[in-house]
Amino acid sequence: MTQNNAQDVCQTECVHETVVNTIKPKMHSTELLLDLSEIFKILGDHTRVRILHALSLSELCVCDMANLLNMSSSAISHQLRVLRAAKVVKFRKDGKNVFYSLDDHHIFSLINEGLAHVLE
Amino acid sequence: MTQNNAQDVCQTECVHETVVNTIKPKMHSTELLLDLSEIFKILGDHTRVRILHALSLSELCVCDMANLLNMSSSAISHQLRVLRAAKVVKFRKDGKNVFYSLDDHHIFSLINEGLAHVLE
DNA sequence: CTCACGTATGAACATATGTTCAAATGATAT
DNA sequence: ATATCATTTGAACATATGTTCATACGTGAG
Repeated sequence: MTQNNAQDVCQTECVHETVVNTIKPKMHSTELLLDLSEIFKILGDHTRVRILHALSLSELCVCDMANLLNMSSSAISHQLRVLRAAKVVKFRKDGKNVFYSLDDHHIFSLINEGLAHVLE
Repeated sequence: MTQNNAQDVCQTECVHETVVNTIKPKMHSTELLLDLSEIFKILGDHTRVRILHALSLSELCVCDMANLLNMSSSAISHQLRVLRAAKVVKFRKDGKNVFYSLDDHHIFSLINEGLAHVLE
């Protein structure tokens, strides 16, 4: 077995056991961190961030967003599907229109926290 | 011109002009929101989130992280490159080892804000 | 019912992304 | 200098992702 795999890479040589052993029990589960990365992945798209930022200012229908972002309704709708699946936005139907709004105050906080970072 | 493009999708029909005109001047620039999405994109990866979470607990060398995450040093190093480019982590060299740590308190806040969301 | 329109969906496409393997650095010790 | 080890890098690969186009769905008006 000459090739490295995840198990035997410098496990006995360079690992600082004291630190690693202290941290290991403090770390959140892999599953939880996977969920965390999924949330960030949802926010990690130019179009979706713009949609969410717009929705943080007001409830909007698909057409309004298409107009605000200067994109096709189809492109907007595809992204709204992703945001719906992630329970980041909610919607109500009114005749032919579907009005979207933010469903989660945490997302609002994340967007604003991120904005503070970028604006600095 | 029969096909839709971004300009002429339901601009005169369904747009709620009052709302849209109120929001438009309040929206951050497309460029700023692009930067914002880039930050979230950095955090939107399973491996990188795990690295950052570990680093939020202690300074670590590549080998420690490979051990903690049960991955190859190469895979870790590739992701650290991304994190370095985004100025999310900083590093110091000590002999053969390279110790990484978080470089940005905003990232720490974002990770924890996100965790609060996921833990709820 | 039929039409128009707002919205949603599916397929296709190009592009981006993460991991692996192999090889190359850079530093320490002998 | 040579060997060894931690880290980095490059190429290749498979997979995921976002947009466009065409089409379908669902509602309200005539």
